Amino acid sequence: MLANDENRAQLRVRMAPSPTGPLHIGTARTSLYNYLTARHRGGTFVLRIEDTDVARSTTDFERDIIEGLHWLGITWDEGPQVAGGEDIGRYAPYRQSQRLDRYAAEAERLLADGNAYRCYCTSDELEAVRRKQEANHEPPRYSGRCRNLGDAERNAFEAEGRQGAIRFIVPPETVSWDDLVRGEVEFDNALLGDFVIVRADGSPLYNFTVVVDDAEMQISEVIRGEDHISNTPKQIALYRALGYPLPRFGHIPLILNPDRTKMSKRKSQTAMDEYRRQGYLPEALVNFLAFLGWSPGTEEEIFSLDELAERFELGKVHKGGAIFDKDRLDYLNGVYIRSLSDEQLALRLRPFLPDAAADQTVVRLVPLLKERLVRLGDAGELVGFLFETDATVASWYDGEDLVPKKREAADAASALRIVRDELSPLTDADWAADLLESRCRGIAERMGWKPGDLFKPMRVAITGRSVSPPLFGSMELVGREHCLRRMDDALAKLSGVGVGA
RNA sequence: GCCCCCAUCGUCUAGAGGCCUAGGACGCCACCCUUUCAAGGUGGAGAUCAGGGGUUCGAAUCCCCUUGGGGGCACCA
Repeated sequence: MLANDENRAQLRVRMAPSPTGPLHIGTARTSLYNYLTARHRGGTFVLRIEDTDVARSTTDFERDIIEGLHWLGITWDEGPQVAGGEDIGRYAPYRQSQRLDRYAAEAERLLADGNAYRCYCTSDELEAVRRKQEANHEPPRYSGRCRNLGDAERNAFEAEGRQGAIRFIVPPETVSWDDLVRGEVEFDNALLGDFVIVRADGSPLYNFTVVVDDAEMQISEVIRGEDHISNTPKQIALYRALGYPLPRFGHIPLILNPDRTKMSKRKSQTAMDEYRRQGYLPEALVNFLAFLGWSPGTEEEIFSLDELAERFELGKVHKGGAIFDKDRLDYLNGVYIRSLSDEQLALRLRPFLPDAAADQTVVRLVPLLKERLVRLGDAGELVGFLFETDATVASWYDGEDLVPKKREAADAASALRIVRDELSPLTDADWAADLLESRCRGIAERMGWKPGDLFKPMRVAITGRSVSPPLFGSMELVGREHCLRRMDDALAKLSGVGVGA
């Protein structure tokens, strides 16, 4: 008794994703809130895989979910640590597909205690009743037709080959709970029909399995999405019938599409892995997700996972939903990218760059794009010119782009020629940003051009575009030989257009 | 249709009766810096706190109603 009370005093939270799809942004956020709550209060965080829907659950999805959570830096104290792997924790197994015997036993107990019964209605019959109820403006609920079946009728159905699902008898009473984020919530269970807890084929259903597992795993606070509010009264009734102590419930607001509907794959990018592949940093995602529905109450806004764990309080979570604002995520991602050291950034950039980028080059690249990277995945686009072959490069130029505003093509050509000729005697060793810049500024001055006007044709010649990383740093990385050749190509292009040279 | 929940700038939010002529951030617009683009700096537009009633000396903050929005109503989770 004492031991049990001590257990209950211990905070235990859990995340129970079902592997019927890749890790969803919303699942990640709910996981994060559970994780932060556990860490903040020194509790235990449990991961349980709800794979009772055999038809839709796969280990690939389980892997995506587990790896995605790990990638975010979220860890759990109990549960499978690896997809398909061993469980850690004293309430193992943590996959519902491996806990079927427990549900069967509890269902039997409910049946024996008269809290549940077998129902032989077909889905067509059920559907017909539901339609009628809707037409009569009544709440759609099971009629209770099979609740008081006599032995004869039951035998007749079974003889017919009908299997019979198990329905839980919902006591017609008002239930209420003190929600961790919303306060007092009330619901009249008389509005509910007896719901199915075990399918005719013997497989248990969600509302039943969560209760059995949360109770056995001693979960003290159930923190989940707002879309579960209407499941709570059903589950409370089940807790009572089963004689389990009630946990506390906390329903966090939903993450929304821009049109304020529940965030969906159809309208938003919901797969966590997509964000990883685009080059969002887990730190940025975590920071961003934490603030979707919560704030520390100050004006600080950059927080690491550990700092969040220090500050996070479920009681400060909002009740209203929050739109997933991509612009803000992008901003935060930039902040985190810029906060990385050059070495760290180079490391993270590696998988996003073409193979041609040797590790050496990546490190030298970083200073050029650090300030202009929104996502790591944008790096290739930004510095692609470094890895192009000169043959492709030639196709970049169209005479127009090479010419600065208010200048003639002939001017651009002669300017480029001067630059080319003055730079070509430099050795490879001299080919460094500082020297190149001072030389070119000197040329501009002698020509009476604004530096920017001279740099424009050079930029296009070297990088193939009028927007690029800093010119001289880029030239240094491209190297003397290729720079000279690209300027020659540009020159040819300019004359090819037939305007001077 | 039935039930439940929610409601501060376009967005994320601060705000727990007087500190609010409502603060910050993103986005947006200017200007500065500047070799382009970014980044950075400065400034600006942007919310009669959904509307209406109360309670109170005093309400964004408490209560009620209305409106609007969302979620749930499965032998899915």
